[in-house]
Amino acid sequence: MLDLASYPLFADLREEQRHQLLDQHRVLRFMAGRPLLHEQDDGQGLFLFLQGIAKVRSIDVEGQEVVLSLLGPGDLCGEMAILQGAPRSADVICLTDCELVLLRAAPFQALLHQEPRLALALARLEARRLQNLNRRFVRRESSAAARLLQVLEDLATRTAPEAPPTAPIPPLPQRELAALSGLARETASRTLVRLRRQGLVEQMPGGRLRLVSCEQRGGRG
Amino acid sequence: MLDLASYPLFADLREEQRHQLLDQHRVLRFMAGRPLLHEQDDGQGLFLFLQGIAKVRSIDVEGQEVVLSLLGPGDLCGEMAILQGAPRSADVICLTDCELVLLRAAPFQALLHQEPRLALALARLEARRLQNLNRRFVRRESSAAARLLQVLEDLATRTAPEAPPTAPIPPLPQRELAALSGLARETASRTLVRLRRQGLVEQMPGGRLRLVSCEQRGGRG
DNA sequence: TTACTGGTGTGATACGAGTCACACATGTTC
DNA sequence: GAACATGTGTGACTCGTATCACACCAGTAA
Repeated sequence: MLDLASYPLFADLREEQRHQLLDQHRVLRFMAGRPLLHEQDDGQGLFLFLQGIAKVRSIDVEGQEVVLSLLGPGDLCGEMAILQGAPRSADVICLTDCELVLLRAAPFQALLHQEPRLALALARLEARRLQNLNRRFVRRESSAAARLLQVLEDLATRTAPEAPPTAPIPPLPQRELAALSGLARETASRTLVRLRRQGLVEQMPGGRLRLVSCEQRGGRG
Repeated sequence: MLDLASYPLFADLREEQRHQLLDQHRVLRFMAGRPLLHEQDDGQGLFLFLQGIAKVRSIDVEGQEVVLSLLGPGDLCGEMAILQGAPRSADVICLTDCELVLLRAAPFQALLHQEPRLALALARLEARRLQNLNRRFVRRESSAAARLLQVLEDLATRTAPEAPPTAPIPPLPQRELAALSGLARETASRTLVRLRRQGLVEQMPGGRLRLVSCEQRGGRG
């Protein structure tokens, strides 16, 4: 049985409130490559990730994909539309097969207006995301290698939240890794070759990558 | 007399609650160039901007300044530390002379745990910031011109929140504009010359800049 | 077998921003 | 006046990444 208590966002709530949020919930599965939401969607509903990784992305004026963040187990998605009453502002696309819970917007919204704990937990969640993005911003100007390493680390921790960032990473084509780090596919290829030669990244059976050392990340290495 | 009712964050509260937040508040003034907070500060207190613009910045591994966002009238600052219970994560430095209110952390924190409206308003604030940063991320990869134009627009709207983005911008040295847009000073100079020649930016008396047209921003113009 | 597909490595080249260097204009202080 | 600091424009060059082009290697279908 699904238990929201193990998710930080809902941990402070009373059992009965968590039950209320699960009213008419559905567990959904999406295949890798499938979109969860579309820009300009109406935003009726809230996704909680159980398994898998997805990317949050937007398309810039030149039609280029820009990846804003990654979502993994325990992450929430779709709460922006509920907070702002505005339509979705980005696409979410599964990178691996995903399993998630669709919560209805109505009970969530109702509880948000009654229970300070939920609103506060949500504010904390948004604040943490903001800090993550800030950190990413600080590192953003750095070299292709640093950007790629950061994406790999991010993928590793999203895949296995509690494991060290040297956990193996699900196999993704270079095209995808390039999009995630904002590089050209060819640059990603060249950079990966260099990182492997430097022993910073390891090729595992099945084409999976693994970070070896966590030192000197963020620099112009 | 200071009235919090005109600020969206506090508009939903009851009069008595707003009064509670103002307990022992102080109105402070800072000169341009002065820091409000330092990284690793203890975070006792909350700033509400009345007048002026400030930059939120961090220093990257190479000692370079990275500007994360701008703050202007009506903006809140220091709420991250209160939400997370963590020390401040960035510096805030005044770009122009600033006038702001220092609210005590204790009553704010107390009200946050009682009143869903405040917690919800804060969650909305954080969500909006996240969206702004996302938008900035999308445009970030673009040319020097696009980045500079975006900074100018941001400065204009922070200076006069309700005015159109073609409002005049307070005079800042090129060094500062460059830092805000993440460019080299020389590049900012060259880019400004080009933008003036293209008629996109206007030089006003006193060295103030003004955006002329708002079209084709974000492109590789 | 051939043909086709998708993923990968890698050379040649283009281009944009950073860097270094310097000229020129202000303003201030002595 | 001279000396100096600060802000601005601009040329020459470097360097990193994007882009274009192509080769190579699966796997699969005809």
